[in-house]
Amino acid sequence: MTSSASGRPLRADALRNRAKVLAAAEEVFAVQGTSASTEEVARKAGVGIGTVFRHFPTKESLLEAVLVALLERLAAEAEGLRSADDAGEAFFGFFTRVVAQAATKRAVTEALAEAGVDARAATGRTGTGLQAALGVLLERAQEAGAVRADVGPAEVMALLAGMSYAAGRAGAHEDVLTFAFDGLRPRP
Amino acid sequence: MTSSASGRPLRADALRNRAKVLAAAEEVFAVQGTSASTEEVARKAGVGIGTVFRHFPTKESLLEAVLVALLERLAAEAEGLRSADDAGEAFFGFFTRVVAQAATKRAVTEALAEAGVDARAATGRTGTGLQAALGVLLERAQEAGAVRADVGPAEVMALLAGMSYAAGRAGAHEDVLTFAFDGLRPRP
Amino acid sequence: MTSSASGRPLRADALRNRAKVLAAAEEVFAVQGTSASTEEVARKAGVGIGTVFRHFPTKESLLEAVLVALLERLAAEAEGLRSADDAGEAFFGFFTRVVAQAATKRAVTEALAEAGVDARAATGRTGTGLQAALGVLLERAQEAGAVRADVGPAEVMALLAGMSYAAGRAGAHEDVLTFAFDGLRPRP
Amino acid sequence: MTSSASGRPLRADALRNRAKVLAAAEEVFAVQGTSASTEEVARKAGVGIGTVFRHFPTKESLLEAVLVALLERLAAEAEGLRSADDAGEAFFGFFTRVVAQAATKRAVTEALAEAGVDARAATGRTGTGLQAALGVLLERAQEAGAVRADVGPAEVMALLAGMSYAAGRAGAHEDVLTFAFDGLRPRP
DNA sequence: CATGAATGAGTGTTCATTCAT
DNA sequence: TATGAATGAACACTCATTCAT
Repeated sequence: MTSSASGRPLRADALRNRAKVLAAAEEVFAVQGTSASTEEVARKAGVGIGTVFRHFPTKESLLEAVLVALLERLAAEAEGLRSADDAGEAFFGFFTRVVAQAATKRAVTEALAEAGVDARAATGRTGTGLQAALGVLLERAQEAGAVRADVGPAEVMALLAGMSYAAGRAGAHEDVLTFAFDGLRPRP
Repeated sequence: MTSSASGRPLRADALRNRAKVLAAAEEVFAVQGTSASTEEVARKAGVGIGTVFRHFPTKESLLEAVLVALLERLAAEAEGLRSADDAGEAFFGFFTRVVAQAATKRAVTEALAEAGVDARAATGRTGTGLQAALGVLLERAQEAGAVRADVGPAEVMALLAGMSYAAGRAGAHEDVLTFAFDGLRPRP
Repeated sequence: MTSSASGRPLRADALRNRAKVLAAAEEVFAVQGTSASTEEVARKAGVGIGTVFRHFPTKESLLEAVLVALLERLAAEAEGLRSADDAGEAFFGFFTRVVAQAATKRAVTEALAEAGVDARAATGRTGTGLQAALGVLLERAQEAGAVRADVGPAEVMALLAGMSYAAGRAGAHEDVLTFAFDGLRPRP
Repeated sequence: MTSSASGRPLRADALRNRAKVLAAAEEVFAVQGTSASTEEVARKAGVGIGTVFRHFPTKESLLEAVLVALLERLAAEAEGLRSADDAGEAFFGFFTRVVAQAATKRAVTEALAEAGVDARAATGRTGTGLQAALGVLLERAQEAGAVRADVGPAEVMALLAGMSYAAGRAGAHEDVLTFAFDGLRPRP
């Protein structure tokens, strides 16, 4: 992520530009959807259109980089909860915060969906990072008796993606999450 | 749906063409997403591009017609289950079939999401048709003790949309539905 | 004008339709310019689009028919002044009224321009009707000493078209006509 | 005119292309009328269609640029005559040359008509440039006794537009101008 | 390396014209 | 004969991508 395709490390200013473009893309795509133009991203980033294409040779690669960055941030957050005191609270709290984010950032939902696909495909792609971290939270919550034992990480990812999608559209997320969480808890 | 905007009924051949276009649009948008071109729809329908625009004056109106048609079909199916013997089976079975459909037809998910929004907005739009029919199934399932009492139609719609989305992407639908359904069942 | 291209006289209702279309076209083109659609004309006339094309096989032919009708009306008015008492007043008054009409009806200007071209081309087309009638008014005004002798009908037509155009755009017609008329009067 | 909308000066090659497009547009619109297609302009200019739209974001803006360029050229010519020896000759000669140009370039007439409208609207738009320059020629011609005193610049503009229109259609310009000019001269 | 001008295939949409009903 | 549905070429305009500066 910090070096060009040629393998050579990027110069400091090039790296800075890459970051600026990525940040701009994240915001532009969040607000206008993924159909926003690359030109718009360049404008927001304060660089020329050519610079955008130098760092991300196609629009698709730019899109993917945005999703990857999002997933990495989520994975980092999940990893930070790895040794939280209350394992149930850690799991459900993380789940809730992700869904809340998705309610405003459409890209989050797309990232989750793609992460699920990637993880399934066992390609070792970035999505796996989140799924692995989430898997740890899940396992600890199961050991603590907060989550039923017959749930796997893939199912949690799918549920996360689905709830995030629903949150972005219908807006009924809070209430719905209640039921979804009850479905994950051990039957009394 | 069977008459032009002017109120006059369409000629038999015009009606046939309208249906052909709608069917083609449904398929094209399902496969290629809503960014598929109107030309593609015309080609698939075997009509000229002008014919598509005669029946649906903008691409947006064509898109909406597709969604409306989908929702109407779902609503009709739900209504047909209104007096099924096993109310729980009727409710959960319908839910399952919708999600299964969504796994292959991306448009179904979009229709559900939009239906949720419409219903929320309390407009007399089409989405309400499905939500109302679904509401009946829900109520009967609740009376039969198959679904917990504190769930409303809006929450069910949101859950339906979310699970449909997840089904289309992650593919883990069957297992995930198990948990979601458990969340809807009365706590023992 | 009262028979179809095949030479056979039109049925009464067909004739009525032709007139309706012509009237509608005149109004539509006056308001929206000649780029108005044929469909619009049909709508205004209360007939199907096919009927418009049956009577006027191309849009151009419809346009020309409108111009011809306008010119015929002007020619008729000019002919009515053929034996007016004050020949100068007849000539200048007619000129003034045409320009006033043109200020609101753009088609009048176009008709005059085309009439001028036609007359020049000596094709014996309709434009000549107006030019001939105007020629009579001119001659009588010259005999009465109200217009200088070295002016011909073609020049008057050109001046009429030019002033009509100016009237439609700049709006300064009244004042400008004063000078144009002075230019036509005999030098004292 | 020599810088983009963003205020930054254009690169040399961009400037060259802009000029090529403008020149091509001028010719294409002169020959085929303003309904000529933008593609045609691009083809004539030897650039891609995208280049045309980069410099002139809508067809209307291209059209306006053509008219503005024409008016500026005319205004410059008029200003060059500001201190000519024979003020009457300067005024009438300029008038004559404009009309002669209009006989072949339809766009000239449209430019004049629009200039008249602009000037009337008292906006600081380009049309005023020509009217002002023409006003100087007019005043000097009036002081020299070559033009009657009760004529204003607006009337001259209207007459200029009208005569230009007539010249483009009927072709009788020379003779007609004689009478129009006599109308502007002081009554003996 | 950064820039932004140039490119041109592709899009939604219109409209004169044809022809089956 | 009248109708209006069907047609498809044409249009203005967009945008991802390339490349000379």
